[in-house]
Amino acid sequence: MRDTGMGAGLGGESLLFLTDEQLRQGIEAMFFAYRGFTADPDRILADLAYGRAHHRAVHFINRAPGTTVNNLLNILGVTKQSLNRVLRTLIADGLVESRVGQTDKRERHLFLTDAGHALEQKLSDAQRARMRTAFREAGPDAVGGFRRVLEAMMDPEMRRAYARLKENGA
Amino acid sequence: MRDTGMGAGLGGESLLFLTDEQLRQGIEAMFFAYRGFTADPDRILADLAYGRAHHRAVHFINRAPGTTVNNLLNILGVTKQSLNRVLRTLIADGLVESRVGQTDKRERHLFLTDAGHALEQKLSDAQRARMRTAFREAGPDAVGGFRRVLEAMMDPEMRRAYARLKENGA
DNA sequence: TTGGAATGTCAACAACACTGACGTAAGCTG
DNA sequence: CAGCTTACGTCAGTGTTGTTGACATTCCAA
Repeated sequence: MRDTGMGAGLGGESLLFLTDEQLRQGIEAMFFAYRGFTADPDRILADLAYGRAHHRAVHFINRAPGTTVNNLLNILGVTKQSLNRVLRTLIADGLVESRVGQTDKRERHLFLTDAGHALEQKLSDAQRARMRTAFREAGPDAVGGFRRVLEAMMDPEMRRAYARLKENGA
Repeated sequence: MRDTGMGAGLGGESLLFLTDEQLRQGIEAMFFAYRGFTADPDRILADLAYGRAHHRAVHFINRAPGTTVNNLLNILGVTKQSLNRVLRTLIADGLVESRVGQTDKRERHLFLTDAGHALEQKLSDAQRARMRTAFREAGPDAVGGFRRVLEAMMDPEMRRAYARLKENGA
């Protein structure tokens, strides 16, 4: 099982980034960075009796306005019961609006209200500020590499969802 | 609050990576990639009645054998009570050994047993396999950028912890 | 030696994920 | 139209993982 990444007589130098140690460092970098990534929104949410799940819902509803519950379910990768608990509070608090579908009345289309947009702004401002600082510190070339590795790390289904959202926003 | 990243008369081309849209894509990339990052270990852990917290504990005990509970606490960023619950089950199941400190008897030094090492191997094999594929797909230059951006995204304290672990393993 | 600080443990609770079961409304198909 | 499926919501129960509060032990320093 142990694979040092130095297979098949290839020189070690060019494949140094595939050694177990390098891979472990990549794993730890993901762990620590994700903590930083969520730290700022978490602080804001803690004051509002909301959690990370609310943030995710608000983020993707803002990103794809009018999305259906089912679609959101697939993006977030949770059960409908779990999502429903979150949506219920967001709708009750007037941050999200749920409209019955025009063509298919079984569907519910989700939109942010003005208050919802305000929260989304607040959360994403904080998160983008950190991302901006990190991008600026690392430089444009690094950002390209960052994105390529992350894309390669996604499950294929999530890569498609990610690509769809990219087109959406571009 | 809205910052397009096109400040101070600088040309837009070189700072394209700092537009709000680019930052949003970075945020979403982190979200989807982290899901992939944890997916494989999660599947293994589900069969064992363990969770992600157990994985993290086992990972860092393996990485820094003999570490104290307090030290592990700082790395993981959770309360000692939360960590303790996890450690208790790992010790009860014979995966982790807790030795009273020699000089300071208040401290507990943590080590993986053989069974603990076996689980660690199994989990990290899966996670490294995904990381290896992603690294190989993206190429060495991308990996450097990936690491630089992630490091810049960490809280300073975590960046120090990360650097310490790097030296440890190198 | 006494009191405070550090380390770790036990208990109770909250957030958020899960499964399973059920109900309703709407669309689709033979 | 009848019957099956889909989309959504909900109730109930469970598990992991985080939290705070209270407490025991140990070390150290006034």
